[in-house]
Amino acid sequence: MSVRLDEIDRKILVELQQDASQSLDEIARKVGSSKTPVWNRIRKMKDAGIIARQTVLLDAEALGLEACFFVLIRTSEHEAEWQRKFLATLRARPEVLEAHRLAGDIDYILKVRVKNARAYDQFYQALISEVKIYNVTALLSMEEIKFTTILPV
Amino acid sequence: MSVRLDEIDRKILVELQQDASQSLDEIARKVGSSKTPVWNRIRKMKDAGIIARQTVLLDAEALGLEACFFVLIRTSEHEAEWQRKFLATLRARPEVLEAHRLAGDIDYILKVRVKNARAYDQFYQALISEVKIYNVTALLSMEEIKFTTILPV
DNA sequence: TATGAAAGCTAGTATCA
DNA sequence: TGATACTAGCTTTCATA
Repeated sequence: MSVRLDEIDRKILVELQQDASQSLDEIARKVGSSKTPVWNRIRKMKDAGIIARQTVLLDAEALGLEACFFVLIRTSEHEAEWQRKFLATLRARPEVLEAHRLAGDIDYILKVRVKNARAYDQFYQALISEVKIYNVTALLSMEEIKFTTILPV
Repeated sequence: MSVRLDEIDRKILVELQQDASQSLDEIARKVGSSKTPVWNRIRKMKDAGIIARQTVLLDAEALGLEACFFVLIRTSEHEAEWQRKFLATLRARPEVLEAHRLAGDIDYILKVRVKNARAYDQFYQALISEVKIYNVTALLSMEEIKFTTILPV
């Protein structure tokens, strides 16, 4: 599954990450190649799963999703059944944009985007009513200093 | 700047977020409209800044970026000049995917993606050598349970 | 507003060097 | 392999209802 990428592959990925609406000819010109090889490289990287999805990024503020919380979770439960239910809950909730299982004394971190603090509280109440959680700390974002989906390739 | 979205606009945003490579005809069919009105709605939402960017999402693991850290930062410095330098550093560092200024006793949270723990340490050393930081806690992700850029519209 | 037609581009493929 | 040429289908625009 691990495809070795050369300089041109990397340049293509940079361009696509920055603006996926560019035409093949445009990308080819920028990376110093021509259409067909660029097209073949992109296809190869899609097949290899390196390019996962093509999407649009929306402005959360413009959509009225003005509150962003990072939620630190400690749990006393570590059985498989509890975990299955917890994960299913997170995956089902559209306001949960990210969830990670952590090493260390904090077990999980979530990134949650909602309209306002009240909407967060509703999410929180729903979560703790569905699964038993030992300790929750919510960190409220005052300002998004940086957000990028561009990975350094 | 706030554009009111109707049901069709929302459906279009759902489709575009799920797969931006779909043709206009396909989206039009799914949302129960036709090509030109869908195109006009998309253009309006781009102009309004609701649709911010069109991009591809890459698979970090496939690219060898196997370590993800959430970094909790406390600082004793709160002057404008310190903050300016801190933000400039974060923005310049491609391994910093997200940075938020927080309310509460933790001042900042970062999401950092790197190849491995050593690469994180290099980032950490570079960061603390550039700006004075009072306290840093790094949370290591063991498993990405959920990651989505799809906002609930 | 939506529709349909029309113009100009682009993706994807085939062929050649 | 990479460049060139082709075409089907797409985006974008515009006239019309």
